[in-house]
Amino acid sequence: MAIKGDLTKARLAESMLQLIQTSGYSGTGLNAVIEHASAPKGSMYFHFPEGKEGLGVAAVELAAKQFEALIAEAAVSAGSAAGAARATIEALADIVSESNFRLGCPVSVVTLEMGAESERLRRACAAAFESWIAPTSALLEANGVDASEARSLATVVVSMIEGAVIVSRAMQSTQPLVSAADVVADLIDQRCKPVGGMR
Amino acid sequence: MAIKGDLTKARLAESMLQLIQTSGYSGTGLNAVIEHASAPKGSMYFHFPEGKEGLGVAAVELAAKQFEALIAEAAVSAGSAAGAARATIEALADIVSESNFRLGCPVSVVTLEMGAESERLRRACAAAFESWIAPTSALLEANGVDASEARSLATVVVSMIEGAVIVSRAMQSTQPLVSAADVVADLIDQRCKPVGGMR
DNA sequence: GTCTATACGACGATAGAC
DNA sequence: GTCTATCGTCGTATAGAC
Repeated sequence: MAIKGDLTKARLAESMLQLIQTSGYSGTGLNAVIEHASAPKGSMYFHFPEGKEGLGVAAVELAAKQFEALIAEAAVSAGSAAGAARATIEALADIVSESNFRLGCPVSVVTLEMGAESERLRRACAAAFESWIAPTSALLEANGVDASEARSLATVVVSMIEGAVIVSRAMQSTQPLVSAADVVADLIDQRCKPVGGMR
Repeated sequence: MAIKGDLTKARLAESMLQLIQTSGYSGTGLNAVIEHASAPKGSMYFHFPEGKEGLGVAAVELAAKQFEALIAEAAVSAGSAAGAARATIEALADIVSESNFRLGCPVSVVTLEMGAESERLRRACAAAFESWIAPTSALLEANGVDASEARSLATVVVSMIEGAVIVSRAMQSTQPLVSAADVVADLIDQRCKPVGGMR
């Protein structure tokens, strides 16, 4: 019967993730999480004996995996590094606007709220950003960008996406994300040497 | 005796601003604010009868003014639009690293935490971003960038700075901010036509 | 305008039956 | 593993003296 327990655990992490996106970490109460996940409080403390912090780490790790998958998908289906970046940002813009600008990046908000108070959560956020920067950097390298420049450019791309999501939310407009997509695509095209037929 | 009262009010907003930067909006309790400001709770509700939300709006407006001043200062002292952007980001990198990566942007975190729950706070954040985008755009226009391109580029620059602050905090490194400064300077130089001797 | 005392709810966490 | 009842604390907000 480990299966049922694991499902409950996954549902709790998923609920925490969703609630963090709209209300932040401190603003998300465990009562709201267990209600959203339809799980009793006892189960929560069974699966996450370290309490809210453990649940927060699980939510950040889940968010990391989900966005990593979005990046990997775009990298495969797009014809170029610039196209992959554009596709990723456009997918994000759709998510944000379809939520009526109520969803933001859970990793950003946890970094800002808890980075100074919980070393565990800060590390989880750093790992999440790293898990997006690394594949982006690898994709750039595969397109002929030098290793150190690829790393730096990948960091910039991830930073820009995070920032554009926030400004888009505040303004309730996808314009900041659309502009970011244009600039990122330009930036990548400029630095990619034509390699292996990709451009 | 309006003077003394105004000072108390300003001190409360300043305390709220500082605490939001390290602990977020929901994570900042009013008890902590009044203690930090050395003001009694009664004074807080006298100066901010709308409670925490009003205090939050005041903190966001204060942050907007402060960073606006930093931008204006850089615009005057730097020799070019690109130089002004670089100076601004470097000043920001100093602030973040000198705080041991404990400070973040109060506007970003309020947007992410409260954007979906309080229309007043969301508007205050949108106005804050606008107050940074507008002068940046104006500076770009003064350097020969078309109006609509200037607006879009200014939005990208502000987004990138916001994102780079977050990633820098998570990673406890100024590298994301330094890379952002380089890219922003490049971006602006590329789009500025030499006008009025500025380059 | 300033300050203290307090109301009342929500929070995270735990105990213990099942 | 699941669930309920409950603890103590802290949150925001208010009342009323000064």
